[in-house]
Amino acid sequence: MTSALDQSLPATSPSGWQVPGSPVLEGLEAKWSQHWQDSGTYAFRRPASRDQVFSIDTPPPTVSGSLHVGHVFSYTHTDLVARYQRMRGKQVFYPLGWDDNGLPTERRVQNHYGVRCEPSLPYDPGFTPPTKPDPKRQQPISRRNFVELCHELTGVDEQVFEDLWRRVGLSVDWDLLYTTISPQAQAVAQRAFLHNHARGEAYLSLAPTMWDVTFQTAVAQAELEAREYPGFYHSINFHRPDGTEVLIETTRPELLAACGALVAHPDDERYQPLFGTTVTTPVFGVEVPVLAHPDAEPDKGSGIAMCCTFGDLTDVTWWRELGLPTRTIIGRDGRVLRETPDWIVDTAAYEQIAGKTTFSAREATVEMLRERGEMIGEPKPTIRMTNFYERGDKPLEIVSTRQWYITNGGRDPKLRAELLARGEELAWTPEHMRHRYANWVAGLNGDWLISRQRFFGVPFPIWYPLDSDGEPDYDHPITADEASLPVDPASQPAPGFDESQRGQPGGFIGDPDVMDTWATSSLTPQIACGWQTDERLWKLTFPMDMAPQAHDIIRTWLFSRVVRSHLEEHELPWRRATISGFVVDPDRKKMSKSKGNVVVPTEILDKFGADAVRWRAAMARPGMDSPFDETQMKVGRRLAMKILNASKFVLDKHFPVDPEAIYEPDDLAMLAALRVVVAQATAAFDEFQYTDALEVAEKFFWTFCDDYLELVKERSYGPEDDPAAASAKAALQLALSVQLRLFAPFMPFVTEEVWSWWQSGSVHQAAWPSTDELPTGGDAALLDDIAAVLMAIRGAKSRAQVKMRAEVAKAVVNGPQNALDRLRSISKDLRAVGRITGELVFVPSGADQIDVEVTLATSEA
RNA sequence: GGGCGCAUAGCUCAGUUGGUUAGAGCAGCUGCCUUACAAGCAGCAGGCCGUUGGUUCGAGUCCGACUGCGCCCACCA
Repeated sequence: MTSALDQSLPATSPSGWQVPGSPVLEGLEAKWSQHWQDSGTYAFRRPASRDQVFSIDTPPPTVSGSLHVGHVFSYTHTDLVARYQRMRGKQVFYPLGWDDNGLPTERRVQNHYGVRCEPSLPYDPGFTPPTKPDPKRQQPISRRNFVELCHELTGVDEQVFEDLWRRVGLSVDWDLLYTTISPQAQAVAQRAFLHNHARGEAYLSLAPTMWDVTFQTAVAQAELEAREYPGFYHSINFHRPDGTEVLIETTRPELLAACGALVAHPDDERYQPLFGTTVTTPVFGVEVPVLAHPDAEPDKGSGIAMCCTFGDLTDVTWWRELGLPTRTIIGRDGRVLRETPDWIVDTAAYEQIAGKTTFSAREATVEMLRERGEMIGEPKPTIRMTNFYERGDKPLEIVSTRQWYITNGGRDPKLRAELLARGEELAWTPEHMRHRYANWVAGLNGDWLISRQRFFGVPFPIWYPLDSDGEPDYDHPITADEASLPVDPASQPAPGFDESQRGQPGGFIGDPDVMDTWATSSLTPQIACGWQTDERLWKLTFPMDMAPQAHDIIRTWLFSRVVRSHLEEHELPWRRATISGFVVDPDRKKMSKSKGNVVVPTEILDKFGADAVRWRAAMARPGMDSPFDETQMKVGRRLAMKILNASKFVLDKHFPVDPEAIYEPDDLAMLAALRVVVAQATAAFDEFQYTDALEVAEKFFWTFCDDYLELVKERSYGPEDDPAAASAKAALQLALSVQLRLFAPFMPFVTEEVWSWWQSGSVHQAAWPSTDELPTGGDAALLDDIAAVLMAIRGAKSRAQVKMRAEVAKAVVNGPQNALDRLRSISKDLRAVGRITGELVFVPSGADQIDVEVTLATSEA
């Protein structure tokens, strides 16, 4: 391992301080992240009471995805607060989890290994994945083999993620690491589900659900994404008994065979005569009623629509409210059912579409319509918005399936009102993000569908008894004993049954589904805080203090945790939600893999270093999107370098001096200004406004370097027994100590490095600076006076294009009397910094600003 | 269509409860090797504060309208 210390010979000062000859940033990350790990710097140590804890519900990253620079920013935002709270003396409960269960992992495994899960296959203990994965011809493997691959790949992915977070310098306690597929997390998810079930909040329902035909699973409202999708309007004729035609328009003619009615608006005079009569569908010859419903829009298409089970959510409404028959023709694989349904009259026509994909079925249906002259004109192209599963690439179908739901207020006004009230009760940073929550909750249109017809996830702790015919009794599910969790109903028999009774009449079957990953991650506070397993920890950490996340998951993760906690604990899971913005590309578009505008974090970390990247992250205020710009990273790196070099100056060749030695007016003035900075930074952090804390510290630091440090440089070089030199040294050391601690949350590596030169212990366990540490009695205004004088002298030299060391023959300082009095008291330092060899006079003027007439010693320019 | 946010220097952003001449960093320009730092330092220049009405002695700031941009939601006949 290389480190800054190894790269140059340390100079040992009279104090024993170890200041390197030429400090560098390279190597600090590896050195200190290892050191922190070895020393348990960020370990949570249980204190006596809740008020000594600051607990954070860190988002568990989806390990099957990739981390981009936006993640680095938002996780840094959390770490800034964590580090601040730790320095304020809190025991920071800062766990991190990996969200490794669920469909995203399965999808990654499928693509990575070129396999797919085929539950009917037997386990192959000697299975090895294909050497050359062919994503188009995925090899079918057993469920157990598939799950093994999921574990294998997430293990690899998680190591990559951990390495990145260590490199960024997150001060998480890695001993608290959890994963959402772990037995512990599964037990929590199953236990919480059983509680919901016992209270009637979790229920099984056979209903139309949004269905992804690629992944062959139901998906929840929160996972939907509306996208533009090209389609065609088709005008087709239905027929009244007397042969007259009724024209409808549809973008989904392939669903003609699933048509159960025509629907028009009750006030639509064109169709009022038809209400209560029947018409016959073209091609399939099915007699369907013409009905009225207020959701029909007279100006859409021909004003009368065919209602199919199911083309869209409006169809579901009509089907439910008009009591229409369920005429399903699309199967779970997205293909038209092979068996001809009993309502079809022209069975030969149905055979033309049976087994086809929706796309092929559409072509076949249109062809038949054409042949029979029932298509009017050509299909007209249109772009419509269609619901997709956010990770899928085919439009969702609506299929009637039996699924588990958890109540979330989507169908219960009372619960909805309670959950809206929770949103009001929660503190939000930034404040306006509470609207997004309220907006989402108010717009829910159904309960939370948590079951997925997938394999890598938490199984439902549920079995169903089989009757004497071997049919499952879904109305009387058998629940697992809480003491037995986690359970797998696929391999463990139901309580009171023997494994031999599985699938037998009078026996049982296990629930085949798994919970969606959000159903588990909605319980991260419960998983992390030891819910019902570690009561002491639970009391110390829950409700948590802070829930950080980016604004895109307010509707999912944030809301779902509120639901679970509200149902289980009747309180919020945390006191405050903090929301980070996105890193967007320079055109302010969201970064996404498909757009190819994603910035890989390791590249910028390599290029600028973690402290610089963190600095840039800290400059993005809560909730604010910020465009990615490499030039900004350079500024952070410059600050890190400056901290290194300024610290070297303060500590090099100097000996430690007690703060009692500080008496010079400019030393006291600088510290008085720093007092204000400390107060401001503290107030800002208390409000979670880390950017403001950084800005005041940074602004002061540059003034400290450019003005104060230059001003006292010469004096500080004085001999050990010179009180004036001692005053400067003590002030420099005190100011450095305070500033290193102000910067520690932002730049953990460089501040720790410098701290190690002259202090014992970690700066990250040091106390956050207090105004009490800084002497009173200084006049901060003097610092501004000094800046004005320096600016005038430097300006004169710059205009004359001479070096800054050029001597000044005469300087006349004009200004208000009180400022002149202050400046007179530090004449010696002023002469030194300005190289004033001749006269330095102070002349009171009426102006309230300081002005200096400068006469340079030589005038060769 | 509903909600939220944003609009200030070429770029990224500050601008407290309304109060002198609107600030910073980056980029640009002019200089300077200065014993912590040339990956540095000093200086200079750069603005109809989106448009438009109002409130006020006074508006970047408060109110209304408009325009543009972004995000979330809704939108499948």
